[in-house]
Amino acid sequence: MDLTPRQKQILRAIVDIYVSTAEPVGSKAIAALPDVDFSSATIRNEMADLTQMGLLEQPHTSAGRIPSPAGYRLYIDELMQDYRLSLDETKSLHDALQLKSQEFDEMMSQVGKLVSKMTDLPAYAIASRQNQAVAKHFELLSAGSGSIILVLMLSGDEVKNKLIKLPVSVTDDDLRLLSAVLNTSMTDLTAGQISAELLEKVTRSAGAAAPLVPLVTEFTLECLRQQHGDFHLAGQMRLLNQPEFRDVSKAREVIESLDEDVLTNLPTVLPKDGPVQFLVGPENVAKELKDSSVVMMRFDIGDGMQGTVGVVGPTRMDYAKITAKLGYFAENLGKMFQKNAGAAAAPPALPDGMKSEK
Amino acid sequence: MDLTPRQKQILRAIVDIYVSTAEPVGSKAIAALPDVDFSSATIRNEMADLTQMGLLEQPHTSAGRIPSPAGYRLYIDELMQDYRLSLDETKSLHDALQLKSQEFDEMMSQVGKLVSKMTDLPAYAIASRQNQAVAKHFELLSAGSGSIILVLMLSGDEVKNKLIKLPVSVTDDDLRLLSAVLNTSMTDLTAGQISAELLEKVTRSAGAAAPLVPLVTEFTLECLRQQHGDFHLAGQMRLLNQPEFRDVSKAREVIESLDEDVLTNLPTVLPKDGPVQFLVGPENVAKELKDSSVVMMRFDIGDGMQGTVGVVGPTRMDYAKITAKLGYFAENLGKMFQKNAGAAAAPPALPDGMKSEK
DNA sequence: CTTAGCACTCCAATCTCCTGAGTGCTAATG
DNA sequence: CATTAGCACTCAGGAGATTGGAGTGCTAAG
Repeated sequence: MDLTPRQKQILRAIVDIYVSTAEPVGSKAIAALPDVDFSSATIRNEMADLTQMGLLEQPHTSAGRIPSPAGYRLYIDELMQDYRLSLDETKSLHDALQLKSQEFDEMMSQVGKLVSKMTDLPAYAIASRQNQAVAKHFELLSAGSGSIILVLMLSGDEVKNKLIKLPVSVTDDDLRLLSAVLNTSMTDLTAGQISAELLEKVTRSAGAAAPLVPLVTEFTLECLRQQHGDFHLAGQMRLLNQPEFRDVSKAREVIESLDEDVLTNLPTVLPKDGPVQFLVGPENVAKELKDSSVVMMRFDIGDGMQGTVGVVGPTRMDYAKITAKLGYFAENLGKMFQKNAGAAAAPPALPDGMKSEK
Repeated sequence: MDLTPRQKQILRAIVDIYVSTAEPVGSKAIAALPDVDFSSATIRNEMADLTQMGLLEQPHTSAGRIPSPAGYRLYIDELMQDYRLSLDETKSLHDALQLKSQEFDEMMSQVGKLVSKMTDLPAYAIASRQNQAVAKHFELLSAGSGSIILVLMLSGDEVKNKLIKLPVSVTDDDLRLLSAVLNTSMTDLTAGQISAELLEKVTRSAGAAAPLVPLVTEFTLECLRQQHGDFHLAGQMRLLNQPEFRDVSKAREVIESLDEDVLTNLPTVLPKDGPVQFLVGPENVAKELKDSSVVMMRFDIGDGMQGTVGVVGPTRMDYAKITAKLGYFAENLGKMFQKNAGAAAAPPALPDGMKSEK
């Protein structure tokens, strides 16, 4: 079912116009385009064919045509023309990209808000580890009054800490022993490699500090297993700007489905052949999103971390423009994170341990 | 302008009915109530008086009455009857209150979501320090490859950490010196008490580690100044369940105004005479909220921290029920936080080699 | 003071009508 | 034989017009 060049031209025109007007596109509107030199009647014939092929739909007999999901897909894969960001747009993207925070999660959250703002659609951002995390170093600090602080350094310059109230009283020597045991036995192992036997062995070697072991190891395992960083969702209500969601109940359905479960489980399904990827309408697994599209983008953060940013909107979205904008982010976000993370030489931008916890 | 008992009864009835139906209340509806034994004509007269006094409003001549903001205020202050939570409600509140996480911010976020879910309205949660924070202890750990980790223990059992890439190479001895200097000079001081002179003195005493000082102190000050924990907002879209926001543009206006700035600045205006407090319609400072009400509740977290949870909705909300539910949270959240914070002491780990549950 | 009764008001729901955009088909054209 | 002009037909959506009913305010009687 290959399309003739003219059919492609028409399909592309219909998507382009529909995306910007949100109104079904009629044959006349296309005939009026500058580079179209065939009549509206011809276009009507072609549109009938395209409808036949399932690439277009007709809301009702006397209305124009709108692209079907298959039409969008074809458009994205073959027809879409690169959108060149204007100078203004590039500038505003550039300016916005000056992330303020140096805290990692905070930065991801800002990225989500940013993308949402720049696309005027809901957006999400999430960081995930590319590799299994391992512990690099354990440190036990006494914090007075029967409690200690466990500082856990992970691969990829992550640092976690936890305040532990002591179940039994232990001496400084006990702590030193435990610390040594942990650092010899538990480092450089992934969560999967830490066996019950190993834990038992550690407990046996820990002497008087043995009661502490489960507290420490449980927290450690929790940290190692945590594959994803916090999930950040921003600008849900921007969906209301879209005419297809003028009906509140539809908007609610979609907005409510935008949670961590749905969105983190989406990406993995995809082939990986570019920084920007698309899920159009029914291609989405979640049925609440069957009339919506997701455009997502991955970028490299360094330190074995990978970021994912996505945008959710009606199937009728400006794929070309969004692709261009996400592409810009894809190129520059990595640098941004590196810069903030490695900037010890430049005073204001301090390096960063990951989370601070209480 | 004291009301007669009958007027009070009528006003209360109007609020109660309007809250549940969202329709203007007519004289007949009130006359039909079981404990009303005067006629609709009488009620009409009284309603005319109440309207005169500014406690009721009339959307148009031939419609029933709805409470004015002043009417709501009077209702809240004097007329509202305690709503007794049903057994089912209590149970579901109780069940929901089993916070999973032991991470502090995570818990606050859960509380926000919880309150939002239980009231079917947008909710926010935020923790703030009751007292100025001070540093209790500094610890510098070398993290290999030209970087160190600063572990900062604050008052109230807070612990923060930060990975610092070294701008110059320093020896272990240098670090020990710096650590000692910090622990003698910079502990037990609020952000305000840390003067430029003090910082200079510390730098001078730090020897070879001097270039590190600004990195450390800047982070420290940042931590000390931070008065509020993260701001958590949940369930914005629940606003769309309310009939007054069936019009998307109104909903957008309100939802968009629900940000940290607006909501953290709200509470401070209030008198403090109970755990649950109200801001009705125009009592809100922000003009976007002039047709909305905020109900908020503070609770004690311990460790010198205080939590605030609030709910945002149309002025027509079920103040009595929300008050009851927030009241329940107010009573029990404190305990909840204590329990989780001290969890290390209690359940999973028992002294004798008892294997902890997984 | 209370209430029955009545005239009056006005929203909102329903219906009808009409317009205009858009289609599909046919027949003419190069 | 692809293209196009022309035409009859369809249909969504907006503008009035109509109506029903809920609710009020006032008056006069109990």
